[in-house]
Amino acid sequence: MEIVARCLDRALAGSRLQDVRVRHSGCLRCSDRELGTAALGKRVSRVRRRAKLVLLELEDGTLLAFHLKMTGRLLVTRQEDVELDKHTHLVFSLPDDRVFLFRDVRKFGYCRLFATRAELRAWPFYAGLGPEPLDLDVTDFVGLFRGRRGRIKPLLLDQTLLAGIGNIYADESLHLAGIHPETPADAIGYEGYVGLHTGLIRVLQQAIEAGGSTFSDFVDASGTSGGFQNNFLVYRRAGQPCTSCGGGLERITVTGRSSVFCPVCQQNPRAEQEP
DNA sequence: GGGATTGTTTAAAT
DNA sequence: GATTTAAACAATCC
Repeated sequence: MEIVARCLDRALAGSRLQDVRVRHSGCLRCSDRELGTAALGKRVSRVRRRAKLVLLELEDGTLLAFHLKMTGRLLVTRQEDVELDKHTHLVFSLPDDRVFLFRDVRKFGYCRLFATRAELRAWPFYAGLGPEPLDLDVTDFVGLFRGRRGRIKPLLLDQTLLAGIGNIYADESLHLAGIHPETPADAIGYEGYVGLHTGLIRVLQQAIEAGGSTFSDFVDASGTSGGFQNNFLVYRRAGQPCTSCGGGLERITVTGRSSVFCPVCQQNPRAEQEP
């Protein structure tokens, strides 16, 4: 999402939204008319990211919040290059014969409209988001997990605790830190959290430098794939050798989420207690 | 046609 | 009430 937002900011900042075609209103959390009235004729002042949301800020303070979920894409392209398939749900016309598209094969994604920043902040989901991982120092990071008894993997994915971490970066950071995904949060010592904090920041920064992670759908606003999938240590690598020890990576399900880890490098303290 | 896919919400359990 | 876990949901692909 960071890559999408940066790329969109370059492409859209200063451009006026001239027209919009709503081809699938189900992706809107407002009426077609409301979107048109609120957005058309206004310039995009900037595009930024918060958690996994891409936020389009218009010149008068109006905001469009996009959640892309699994397969959503936001693209800016030339009018003549547009192929209007059945998955293209929103089409904004821009100056210079360009268009801004929202496309989503599985229709899990959505676009939500806010008149002001205060209205955005009043949205329960937004209000409940935890801090951005890259903004936290080690002390604050450790503090998040103090007194928690749940397993570490679902806690990492909990957007109200820590914002913006998905399945990829949860698994990758746990591997870098040598922590089993089912380890209870209160069984991880201070050094463990230092390693997890370091690993998480490293994996996020490297993924951003590589232009994001593409294994099926992800592309940035210009349609370019990411490169970080070539650096995956565990994600989607079940059965393949661990890059550290050479052993086979295993896949388990933790609270309904697929989790890949190395049983040698990431041992579960709970399992060790068995006789 | 069942299972996998993901992020989030809701409900139930502790 | 807070925390944790399970289940449900969205739609599509293989």
